[in-house]
Amino acid sequence: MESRIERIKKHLHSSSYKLTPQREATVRVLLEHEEDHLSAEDVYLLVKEKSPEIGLATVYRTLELLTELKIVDKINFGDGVSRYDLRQEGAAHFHHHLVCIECGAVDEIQEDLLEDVEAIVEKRWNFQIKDHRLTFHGICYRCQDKEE
Amino acid sequence: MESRIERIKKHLHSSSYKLTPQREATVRVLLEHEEDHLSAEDVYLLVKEKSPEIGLATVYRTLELLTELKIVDKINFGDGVSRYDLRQEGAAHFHHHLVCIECGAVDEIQEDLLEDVEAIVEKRWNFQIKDHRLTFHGICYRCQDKEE
DNA sequence: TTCCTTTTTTAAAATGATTTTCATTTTGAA
DNA sequence: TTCAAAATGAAAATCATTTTAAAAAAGGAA
Ligand SMILES: [Mn+2]
Ligand SMILES: [Mn+2]
Ligand SMILES: [Zn+2]
Ligand SMILES: [Zn+2]
Repeated sequence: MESRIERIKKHLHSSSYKLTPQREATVRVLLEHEEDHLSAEDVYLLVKEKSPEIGLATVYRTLELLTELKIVDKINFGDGVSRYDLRQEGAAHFHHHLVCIECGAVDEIQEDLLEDVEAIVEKRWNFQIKDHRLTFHGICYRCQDKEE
Repeated sequence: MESRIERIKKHLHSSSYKLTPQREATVRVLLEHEEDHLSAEDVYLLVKEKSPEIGLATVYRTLELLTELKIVDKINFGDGVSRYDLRQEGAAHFHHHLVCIECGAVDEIQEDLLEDVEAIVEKRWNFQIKDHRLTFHGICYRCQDKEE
């Protein structure tokens, strides 16, 4: 955890940004909720618990900065808010998501799975892929069990 | 074109909705811009050219209705507005997109390409896939030619 | 240290997309 | 033709996000 913060600090410095107390508090919240898909407001409320003086605009600015540095990925599941997801350290691409249309749960797929598809797209559409967003909408294992 | 409208009309009727003049005007604009990715405001301005009395709220309501009936797909490319994309008639899944990070162009991939990936996801994650969203971010063929 | 410039933060106001409200109009079945 | 339900338009409301402006913090140079 601490070493992860250290590396993020260096990452910021290498782009001449500072790891201010507010930024650190925000990053800690993200690290403590790796599995979640928090909105800016969600992050704000969590950061506020330990650093009550922080402002919402600062959280927005920090999330924007972390997105720019590819420390987090910004994603939109169609519910009107952007959500922020810590990127696995060293991951070349964003991971995938399973959104359940019954219960709203969001599960993650860390495996790449797209290597072949990307090879085809790069070749056939002559498109140089830098990143991707892949989300499946359907019924999660939990909701399937509930079905009659 | 006319037959496509007829089928959409039947589709609405089968869910006991009417194809009002405003809805028809909206659908026509979408049909005339199949390749584009129009925002609600874009649609509104285009509909207004032929039906100046229409209201923006009606366009929003119509797009929501068409989305619910899976006649259009709502998509978000991260620029703060939702965009609406006519679904290919009879298509089981939404098509894919190539977003150029240089010029902003959005190109389409109509081929499925995900059959194998979906088979793996259904089996390994026990997730019953109903639809998907796949977008690649990268450099389009036009911008590659322009490089250095 | 002290001074100075730059960066960052905060709270409040502004913005912009989307939704809701409500009075009015249109629709289609009886 | 009549009438209840559905749909519309204009305006207001809502909500996420961004901008503004003044104050605070950071950190390098003297
Ligand atoms: Mn995730
Ligand atoms: Mn498209
Ligand atoms: Zn579920
Ligand atoms: Zn391009």
